[in-house]
Amino acid sequence: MAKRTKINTLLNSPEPIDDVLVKGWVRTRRDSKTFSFIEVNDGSCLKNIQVVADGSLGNYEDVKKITTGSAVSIQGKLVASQGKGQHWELIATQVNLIHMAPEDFPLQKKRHSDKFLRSIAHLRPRTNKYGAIFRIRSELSYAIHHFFKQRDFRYIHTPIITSSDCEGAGELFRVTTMPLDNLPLKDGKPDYLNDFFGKETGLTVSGQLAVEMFALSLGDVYTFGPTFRAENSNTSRHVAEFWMVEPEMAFCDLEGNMDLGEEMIQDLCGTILQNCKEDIELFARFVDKSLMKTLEGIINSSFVRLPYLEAVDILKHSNKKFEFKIKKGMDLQSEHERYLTEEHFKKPVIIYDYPKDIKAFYMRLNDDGETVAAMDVLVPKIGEIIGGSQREERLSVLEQRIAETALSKDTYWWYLDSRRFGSVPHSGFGLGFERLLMLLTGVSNIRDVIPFPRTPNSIEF
RNA sequence: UCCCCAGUAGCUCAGUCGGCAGAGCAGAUGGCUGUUAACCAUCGGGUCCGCGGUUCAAGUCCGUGCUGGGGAGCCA
Repeated sequence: MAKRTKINTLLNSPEPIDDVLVKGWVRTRRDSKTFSFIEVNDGSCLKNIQVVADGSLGNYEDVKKITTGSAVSIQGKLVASQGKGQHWELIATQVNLIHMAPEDFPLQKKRHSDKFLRSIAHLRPRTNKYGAIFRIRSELSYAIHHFFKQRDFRYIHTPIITSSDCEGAGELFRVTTMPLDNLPLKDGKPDYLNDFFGKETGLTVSGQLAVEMFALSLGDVYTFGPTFRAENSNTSRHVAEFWMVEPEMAFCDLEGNMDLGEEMIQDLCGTILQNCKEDIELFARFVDKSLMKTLEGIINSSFVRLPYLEAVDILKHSNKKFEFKIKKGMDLQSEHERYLTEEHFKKPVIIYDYPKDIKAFYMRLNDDGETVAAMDVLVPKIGEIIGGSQREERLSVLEQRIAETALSKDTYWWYLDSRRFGSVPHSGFGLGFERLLMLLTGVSNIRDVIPFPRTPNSIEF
């Protein structure tokens, strides 16, 4: 018996093959009087293979009953198709039903709403669109590692469980082994001395502080893994569990940081456009008609780099009416970011040198004493896709900033240590993996680019 | 958490001024000589999101709850 061959291999075959074995799921069946066409998909590519099942097959009566969603194993000949829609087709010599899907199989051979598919997230990767999304997601993960490998970056596995909110980026999911229905208390508060780690702990909100320690030893490094934010965010751009790519570079200033962010987005867009051509075309046709133009624009022209103060100036002098009037010193609102990247420049924009009061303590204070060496990369439709900075490498300035923000110096003793021993300028950023996927596919809801999305009040799967 | 919108057959949706609950797809059955989300015919299929109210009469109007979505804030 022939070994199973995947459909993408067959469809790319340079010549007919006498005996092949295909296994997959039936997308649709079309009957004629004396034979049937069966469209089979095995997830290896977007396209199905067309199987011709002739009436002379011993079990043809059963073949005619095969439903959409059923699993089949088919042996046959790969031959040039007589029909117009495909180069190759499979003339079946044997059709075996592995498992019959009953009539209540929810996926039909037509388009479903994303809303409905979200309610059957366990089955949605069997559709064309979601199959494509998750093939691209896989390819993008690989491309990220490849990008860094080419540039001699080391991959660091930063911890998932962390002690306290020392990363300073949003609400923490608690990690504890203490019985919640009988919490050991001390002075009315949970007694974490009795907890597993003897300390208050949570899931990571960023690997940055940890990965900085490795930049200051291995040079250029990155971490790429799951990140958790217990924010009660209900938007199309937020989930409670997402993946983040965080490079960190020693001996690197803000400009080098911006260079890497820009180069990375351009490189990854180019790689996916090349390696996932067929899947991307599906999105360009059915999801976002302007996708190709957007992606080509990103790849072929450099990003705008704009100091925060100039951004404020542009917004002030625009004729656009904003809900929130722009003022120097305030953080840019969504509508401001969207105006800059979607209307004014119509391309990705990097805004840098933000007022220190609206940014984190670890960002390097500029010489003006007012701004910090922070940068955000904004892209059309999504907004912020990268947030990063040059880090404060001067111990005294860092201690001062920690004091100003009412954080505890003791918690950060090890972080501060890195500034005591061979401290050097260094920079890094966080890139939202799912947001990059949204940019690449034109998918407008982040819940649709992650296998099983976690959002407030929603964790069915 | 706040503002706005939606919820009708398994799915996508229509339902006019408050007056008998509809179509396409899917399913079942039959037909059709190569189809391309095949096509043609017939049949089965409803807690109109829940609760309360107005009315002779509510899918439709009002109140409320739930669920989902869009926007805001937070950010990746």
